[in-house]
Order: sequence, then structure tokens, then C-alpha cells
Amino acid sequence: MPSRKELKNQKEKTSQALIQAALKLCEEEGYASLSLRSVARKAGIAPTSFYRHFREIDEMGVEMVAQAKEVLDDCLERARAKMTFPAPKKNDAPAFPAKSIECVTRPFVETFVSAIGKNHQLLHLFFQEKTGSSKALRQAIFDANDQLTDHLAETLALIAQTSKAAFGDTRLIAEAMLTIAGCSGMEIMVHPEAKPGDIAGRAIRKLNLLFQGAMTQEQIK
Amino acid sequence: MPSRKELKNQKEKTSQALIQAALKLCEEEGYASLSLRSVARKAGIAPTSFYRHFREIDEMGVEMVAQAKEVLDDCLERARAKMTFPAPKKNDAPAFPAKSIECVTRPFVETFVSAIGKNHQLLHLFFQEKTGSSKALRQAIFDANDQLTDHLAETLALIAQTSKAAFGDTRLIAEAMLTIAGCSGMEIMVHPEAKPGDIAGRAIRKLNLLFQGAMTQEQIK
DNA sequence: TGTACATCAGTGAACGCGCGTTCACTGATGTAC
DNA sequence: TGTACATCAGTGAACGCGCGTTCACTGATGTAC
Repeated sequence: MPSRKELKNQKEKTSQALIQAALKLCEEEGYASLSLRSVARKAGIAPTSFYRHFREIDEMGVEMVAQAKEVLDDCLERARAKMTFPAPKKNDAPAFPAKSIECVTRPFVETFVSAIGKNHQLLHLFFQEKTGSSKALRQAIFDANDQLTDHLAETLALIAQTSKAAFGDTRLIAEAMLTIAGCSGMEIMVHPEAKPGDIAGRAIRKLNLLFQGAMTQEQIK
Repeated sequence: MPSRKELKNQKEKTSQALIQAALKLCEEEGYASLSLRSVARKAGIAPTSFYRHFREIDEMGVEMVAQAKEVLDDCLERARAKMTFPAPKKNDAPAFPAKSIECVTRPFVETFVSAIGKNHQLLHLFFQEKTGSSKALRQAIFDANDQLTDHLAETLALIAQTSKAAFGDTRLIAEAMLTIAGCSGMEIMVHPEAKPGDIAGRAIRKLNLLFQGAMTQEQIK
């Protein structure tokens, strides 16, 4: 058995331990208050060992963002599997496909909220540091967010195509969806006393209005 | 001349100098990285003098949030003066009052963007620390945001009433407007290389969809 | 009017602490010959 | 098979620095009598 590979594995494990420690500290004190020493302490290694894994805190931060991006990509993929746009019933007004719209917005928001439950810390970091004080993180998150928006816009275009509906500018709508879901998610994360279901419900209603507006404008064009 | 009053004035001036110094430092390093000593240094007073004005950094932070709230209240008031909802022309489809909607959304976003230009630092603090690591600040911002949302919802209700239009749940719409404007504003603030007009334009389009959806749903009810 | 005392914004020395970073080191593993 | 050398994750001592906070102090102003 090649023990050299085991060594690599061991190193990877320690790197992950550092990231997990950093996430816990972030939750308590925020990313900006992280210190190399506190992260190393929490991970159970000597302060100087930190340098064997990352050149500086932000290098670890960028890796954390990459992991958050993976979680969100996965989340969008699971949402895609659940989102549908059934043809509106005949006795519905043509401008009122409210039930069909909710078959897009509700799975989206619910998948998102469920991802928050499982990855609270990573997602808080992602949305908080989008406009935080570390330029490196802002850039990494901006790029990731751009790709996620593309991913979602593509999903919307696909749904529109298969259901022969017209959503309008899917990129614009995807942006707004991520904004509203992100802000509602942050609200849930920082207000543990609030009912997540209520906040999610309001988010769904906001997205419903957005889709309703987009479809109405498309229809009239 | 009562010099005792002058002394009060002088103290107030120093407090403001501390806040201005703190805002400059926030811009460079972020609120979480503020230190009592760095703020005092930038304001030109001894570190120990800080305690004559605030018991701790967060007490100053809460005062900064109060000032941001005033700026935003003022911003909403100026927006209210500019927002109108002219009756749609007769040859427009009833479900397509797009031009009238833009008479609400455009002045709102433009007033907001102009407020950012004048109070970059205060507004960045307000939106960034809404989900930041200081509980005191989060609470202060949450309360302020709640009042601002009420303020905006009331304005919308007033516009709807005077123009005999139906916007639906004005509180929900006000929430979404502040979310989208806030996020777009943050994007403008942290990406000085991006064109503010483009971001503002996209924000207006998002809000247009929102209003279009809200009015369509109201109309069909 | 003069004198003693109270108020209060601002000061400077001093403290102990956690920080990032450097350095030379250890000890386990793999490789060359 | 044995021996010398290379690699590399992790270590512990040491450094200089900025931090929050305490303390007793200053000096200008207002107040009591």
C-alpha cells in the first residue's frame, strides 16, 4: 500500500479540519475576525502548521467559497429536478397561470431553504462576504454567483421550452430569484427565532409576482 | 454666552469626528476590523478619550446605523415626491400599464442610487451589517429596516389610492423593493468598475416585473 | 468680590494578551545505488 | 539487503506589534456661599 498516498490523504484531512474549524469560528465571530491562530487552535494543530496548508487566511476563504459554490450548484440541480410548469387549466385566465408558476417557485425556494439547513455556515459565508471586506473573497463569490445565475437561467429556459411557456429574460429573472432567495435565506440564518416557513412563504410570493409579471409582459408583446 | 453649551457642542463635534473616522476605516477594512484605537487615532484623539463618547465600539456602531436610517428615511421621502402612477393610456392593454409602473420604479431606484453616491459609507454599513457578526447592529438594522419597509408600503398605498390603481400587498412589495434596491446598491458600491447605470437599469426592470405581476394578480382577483 | 469645590473632555503611562510570521528542528516515509 | 539522502506534515520558541482597559492626572468652566 503506497503510504505516500496516505500522507496526501492525511494532509487533505487536516485541511478539511481547518476549514471546518474556520466555519465554526465564522459562525460565532464572522469571517473578518478569523485569525490563523484561532483556526489552528480549533483544528487542534500548531499555529505554524497552518502554513503547510494555506499561504494566508484568504486562501482558505477562497477554498471555502468553492465548497459553497458546489453546495449551491448541487442545490440548483436538485431544484431543477423538482421544478415543473404544468399547462394552466383551461378555465384559468390566460394571464393567470398562478398555480403553474408556484410549481416553479415553491420547489426552488424549498430546495434552497433545505440546503441552508444542511450547510448553514458555508452559505452564510457565501452571501455575507459577497460584499465583505476581503477583495479576494468578493471576487471568488462574484464569479461563482455569475455561474450560478447562468445555471439557473438555463434551467428556466429549459422549463419554458418543454412547457411551451414564455418567461421573458431568464437571466434577469434568475438574478432576481437568487437575490430574493439569498436575502430570505440570510434572514432565516440570522434570525433563529423567526419561523423559517413564514420567511420562505413570503419569498415564494415575491417570486410568484416576478414570474407573473414576466409572463404577462411576454404575453402582451 | 453660556460656555457650558459650547462644551456640549464641542463634545458632539468630537463624537461626529469619531463616527466619520470609523466610516472611513469601515470602507477600507470593514466594520468587524474596527478597533477603538484605530478609530481614535484617525479622529486625532487619545485612545482613552474614546470612552468619553461611547462605552464600546458597538455603541458607536448603533449610532452610525441610526444615521443611516435617517438618510434612508430622507431618501424614501424624496422618492415619494417623485413617484407617480399616471392613468394608463386607453390604447394600452389593461394588463399592460408598463409606462405607469416605470413612473414608480424609476424614481425609486434613481433616488436610491443618488443617495448611495452621497452616503456610500453609511449605506454600505447598513446593508452589510444587516447579517453581520454584531448582534447589537443586526438588531438595530432589523428594526430600522422594518420601519423603512412600513414607510415605503405606506407610500405605495398612497400612490395606489390617489391613482385608483391596485398594487396588492404593498408591504410584501415594499419588502421586495428594498431587497432588490439594497442588493443592487451593494453591487454598485463594491464594484466601482461596473457601470452604476447598468445595474440600476436591471434593478428597475426587476421591479417592473414585480409590479406588473402584482397588478395582474389584483386585476384578475 | 473672592474662595473653595464640582464637573467633565481629554491625556499618557502602564498592564497583560493574542496576533502573524520566522526559524531551526523532528520523525516518518520514499528513493537511489 | 543496507546505507545515504530527499521529501514533507507538523512542532515549539521567539520576535515585535497593536489591541482593550485601568488609573491617576490636567485644566478649563460653572456653582455655592
